[in-house]
Amino acid sequence: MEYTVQKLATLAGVSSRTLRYYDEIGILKPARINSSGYRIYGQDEVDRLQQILFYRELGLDLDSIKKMVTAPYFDGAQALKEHREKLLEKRQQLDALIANVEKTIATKEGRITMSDQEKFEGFKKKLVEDNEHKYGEEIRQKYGDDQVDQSNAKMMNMSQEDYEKVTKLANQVNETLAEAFKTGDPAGELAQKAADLHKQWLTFYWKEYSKEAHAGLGQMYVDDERFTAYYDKEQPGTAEFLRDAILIYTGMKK
Amino acid sequence: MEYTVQKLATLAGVSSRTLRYYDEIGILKPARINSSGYRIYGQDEVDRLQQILFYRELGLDLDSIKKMVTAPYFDGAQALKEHREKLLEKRQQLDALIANVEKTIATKEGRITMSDQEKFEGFKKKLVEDNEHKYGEEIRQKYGDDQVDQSNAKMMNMSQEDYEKVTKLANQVNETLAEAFKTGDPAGELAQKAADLHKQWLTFYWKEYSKEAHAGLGQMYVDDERFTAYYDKEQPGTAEFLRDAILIYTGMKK
DNA sequence: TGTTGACCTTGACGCTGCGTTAAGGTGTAT
DNA sequence: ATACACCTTAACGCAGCGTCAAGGTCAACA
Repeated sequence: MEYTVQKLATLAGVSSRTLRYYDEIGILKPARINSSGYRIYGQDEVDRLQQILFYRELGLDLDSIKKMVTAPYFDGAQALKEHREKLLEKRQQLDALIANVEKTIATKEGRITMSDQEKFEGFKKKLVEDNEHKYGEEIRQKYGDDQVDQSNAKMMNMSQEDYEKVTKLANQVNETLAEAFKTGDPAGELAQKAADLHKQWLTFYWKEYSKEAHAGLGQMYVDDERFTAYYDKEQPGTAEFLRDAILIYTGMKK
Repeated sequence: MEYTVQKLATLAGVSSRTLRYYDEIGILKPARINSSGYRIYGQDEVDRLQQILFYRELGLDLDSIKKMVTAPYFDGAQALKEHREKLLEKRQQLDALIANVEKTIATKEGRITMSDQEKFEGFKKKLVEDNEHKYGEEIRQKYGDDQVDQSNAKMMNMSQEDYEKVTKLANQVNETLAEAFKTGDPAGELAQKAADLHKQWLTFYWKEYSKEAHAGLGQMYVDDERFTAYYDKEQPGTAEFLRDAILIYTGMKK
């Protein structure tokens, strides 16, 4: 029995375009081409197509499928295991996503006090904090602590009350820092107050506080342009000023 | 504070291409364009970008995000709920996929007796059966039974032994049918044997057997070109012949 | 002042797996 | 002869950018 594209497509439950595409990418070529240029498929091609569709249903990409059905000694089981790993990872991400979406819905519906403005002010800070987490890798290596890991978990469990506290604290840091910057003296009263507020803010995210880590973070504000850009937003030089204030506050410099 | 693309990109942790794309699709336009054609972003754009990135992290597509951040009274919670539904559906599919992949890995590793050839002969039949399940909808409506649902579950639980039995049976159906077809007599001994084998084969998939459903399936073999193509593969007219044999076998016609 | 080198611009292709016209040839039944 | 169903290649479109390419701009350094 021989088939034209449409016949085979109908038999297998795919579109004729799909078969042409499979021909194009060389995953399933017709047995022969007749005098009018029509694709003619035979039994072998039917069988091969079943294999292809089977693997496709498992979510494998066509490139992998090609290897599986083409290379005679290809390790299919291995490929499937790798595929499974990818799927499992996907599911993890999906689960995390769903949890986040649900949290956001709850926030949108339940909490009355947070205006959009406030909320996104919070998120903006969260982004910077995320950067800190990302770059916290360095801190972790320097101080051998797991406080960076902890900060994530801690933030996730923050109550609405805590959230407001930390937001307020962050604002105070910024305000005090802006005032202090005008004095130009990182050892001055205002600057030291800013450093203290910064420490308080930090303790919301870090499980344990250490002077070394605090000072390290201050240095990072200067070294990493992401932080620099954030702190220098209003007044260029603020990041450096904050670092100096922290160095003095922690007693690492006087 | 003002930002060029790169600055904002670095601050937010995205690429400059992304910002240009967001400008292009109108989801985030720069505050102004300077005399050299450079994009200049201000504080408002930073804020807006944070919103966009937040929703993006939740897996929303940019079009939805655009609505959320553009339309002031857009029902964001509703959009998120719909999004959640989609995510949950995705997870279901993913779970099913993973189960299938694992089953296949187990088959590939554990079963020694099935050559690739045999295995995929099996899958080929499975595909046809799948079609039957799909089109079984009609049968269900006609005979008000839930046997179609059951067949799926039943097949999933088939043991390796059953699997071999049913494969063998399917071959016998085909062979006997091919022989019977040559006699040209659907009431003849061979044709009736084929119908009986077909019934036995069916009972592997259907929880309960009924003459009406059996005859209905026979008719479908003729009406639906997918089945027709499958049964007419070797000898055109076989589907019709099988239907007639079943009609006689079930006593619906004599 | 000329020249790097790091930025910026628009334009356009590539990726995945096809769906979907479009423009035109073929096969067959009436 | 005509209609109609089928076949062909070629090409764009989809989402969200990554990645050249070709060329203008800007600050710093010799």
